[in-house]
Amino acid sequence: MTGHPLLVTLNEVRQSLSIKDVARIANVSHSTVSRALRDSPLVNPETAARIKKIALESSYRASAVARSLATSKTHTLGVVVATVADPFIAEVISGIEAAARQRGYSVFLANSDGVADRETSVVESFEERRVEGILVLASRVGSSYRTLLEKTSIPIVLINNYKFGDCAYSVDIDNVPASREATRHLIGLGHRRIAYLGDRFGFNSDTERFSGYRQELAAADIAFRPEFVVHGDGTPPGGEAAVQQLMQLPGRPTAVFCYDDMTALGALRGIRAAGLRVPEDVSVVGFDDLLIASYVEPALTTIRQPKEHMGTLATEMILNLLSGEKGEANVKVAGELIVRKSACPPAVP
Amino acid sequence: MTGHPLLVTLNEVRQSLSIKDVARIANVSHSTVSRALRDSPLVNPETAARIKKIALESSYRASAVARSLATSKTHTLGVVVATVADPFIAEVISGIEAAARQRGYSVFLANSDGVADRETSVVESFEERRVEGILVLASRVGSSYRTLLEKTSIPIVLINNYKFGDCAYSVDIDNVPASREATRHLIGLGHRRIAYLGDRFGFNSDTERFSGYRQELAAADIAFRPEFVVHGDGTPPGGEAAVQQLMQLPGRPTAVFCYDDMTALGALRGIRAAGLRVPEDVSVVGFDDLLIASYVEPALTTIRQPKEHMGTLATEMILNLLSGEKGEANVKVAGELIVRKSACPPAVP
DNA sequence: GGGTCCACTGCACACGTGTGCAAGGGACTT
DNA sequence: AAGTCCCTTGCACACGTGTGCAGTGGACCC
Repeated sequence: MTGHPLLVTLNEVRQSLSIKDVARIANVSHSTVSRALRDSPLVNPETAARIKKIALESSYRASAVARSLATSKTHTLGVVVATVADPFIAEVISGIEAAARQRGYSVFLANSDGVADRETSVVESFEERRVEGILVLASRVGSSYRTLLEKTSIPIVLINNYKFGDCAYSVDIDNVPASREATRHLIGLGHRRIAYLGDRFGFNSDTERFSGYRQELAAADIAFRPEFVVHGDGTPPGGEAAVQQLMQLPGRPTAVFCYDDMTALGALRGIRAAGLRVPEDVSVVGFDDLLIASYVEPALTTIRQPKEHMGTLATEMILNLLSGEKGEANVKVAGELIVRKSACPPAVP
Repeated sequence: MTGHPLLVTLNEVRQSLSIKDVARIANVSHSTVSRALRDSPLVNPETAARIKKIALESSYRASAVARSLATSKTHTLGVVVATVADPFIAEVISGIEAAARQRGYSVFLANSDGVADRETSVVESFEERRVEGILVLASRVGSSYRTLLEKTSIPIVLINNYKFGDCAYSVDIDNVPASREATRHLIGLGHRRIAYLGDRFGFNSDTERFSGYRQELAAADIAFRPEFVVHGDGTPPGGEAAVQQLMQLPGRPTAVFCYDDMTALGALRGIRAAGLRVPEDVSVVGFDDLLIASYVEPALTTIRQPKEHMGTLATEMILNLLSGEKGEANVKVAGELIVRKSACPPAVP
């Protein structure tokens, strides 16, 4: 592009100065400037100091765009999320960004709103941007990534996502043991009538948590009762509606283990709406440990997911991959039971 | 960079194909491919169709990096936040990203954690990336942007941020009327002893909300009582500690207007810890309308900030600026009182 | 039949940075 | 004194895409 000199003047585009401008001022070639600024041993220390001084005073900023083109390294990652507004997702992003920045990478962020088309176009946009890796965090979406994964040559790490065998890198909470621990906690408190308030979208996180729940019931010789399983949609209203079905049951449960904290928040409301108290009449246990969990009344007993850590882990996994180190492809992290006030021994055993 | 053929082979770098590869397959020059893919009228429709077909089948992705270098347009924005994990910030980001993507822009996201040094380095990194605009959303930080604003030639929009005269573009909630509305609501319920639980960091958002509070008291001929003003730190524990000072006062307030919802959450706890009920003994009003506000018990009466809208607005402001349209430089948006359950008429007037 | 004009295509250069290679010059060795 | 070696620098090209300009060929007109 040779440019339109007139237009440029009109628009008052302040052209940021280039390496050649610095070279001219320092009276050396642009190669020497390039080497000096990158601390190459090939350049005379005095010359380097002079060049650096000039670069600093003129507040020269090397163009990452041009460098990327020359080195075919963008030092850039792409992050696809269903929505940033989800507090779980936001904390994971926080971990991703910190780990990336620490290793000199910048991150592109894009919302998909869980719409498959938009995810496709977001990934295409990332491909054009030549991001070196993509992190996907869209618990509301599943199978549409199968084709994306097959098509793209950019490494992708899925975080708490739907999986297809082991064809992709992934970081996940280890749902079964965590779910067993939550269920065991309720059993330990003396509960026998324990419900599972799941999610209706068929994520494997839901399947696994449900599985842990059943395993622990079995281990304690408690019969599984199908009517004690209901489904929300990951939102408080969904949980509220679902828990009300449970409360109407003859011989209603004395405890409810919820798929996630959002669902549990709804459960708290629904239980109160049914004229019952938490935890005296019904105990509630959540999953995630969102910030909000400790500030509701009663404070929520829940399973903590190490959210920031999961973001960091996924980022390091992908960066190590880019450095050629092959590591574990499918990592599981442990949850942790956080005991607060929403679960206590049952009044009527 | 002529490359290290051996290394390339070893690392199995899958070189994405370039416009020249497509050109060779289509048996035309790369110029024609470039024009065809950008729907230039200069190219024969049949040729264009053939080229597009080839590009599609080979899943060719034009390099945004090279295009940026050639056109000196990156179609990229940078967003600086104190932390993504803050639910307020996360929703604003959501609005930013949606508006940007809709106009073909991608966004870089960076956390500063409110550390001045990190903010400087983040902005420098954005400058190197040649972002076309920067959005700053770091309510915990103020004056360190003064120098950044003066140094950089990239347009910056501050969202709910500390301001320095009118030297920067900004989008802000219109604090004074919103705060007056909240206070008027409490007065309308019959409260006369109304406290202000502010923030201790000296943001002008706090100053303005406090000012609205005082103006409305004055308008209702209620004497201002300095002992009814305490300060938290924007976190629930901070609000909890501060509200307890208020509750110990002889002739304690019957209502508390809080700087933000996080502070209000703490206030709810602190009031209960003092053996009092919300709202029967003490009414509470917040500010922000975070998602959590409707799920605490009692659901929080608060001022809603149009968070996504503010993000969208700021983004469009900066994109219009880049298109050469000059608009309003300092925009204020209106808050909205959301009446829920945490405020009712006082028991003892 | 020759001239003109238009539709289309390719050449060549630009964008800003990195780097292999050659070359210059000084110091040291034999 | 000549040769060798190393330190330092610059030349030239590469990265992938966009675009001004020249050039080619065909259609149409007179």
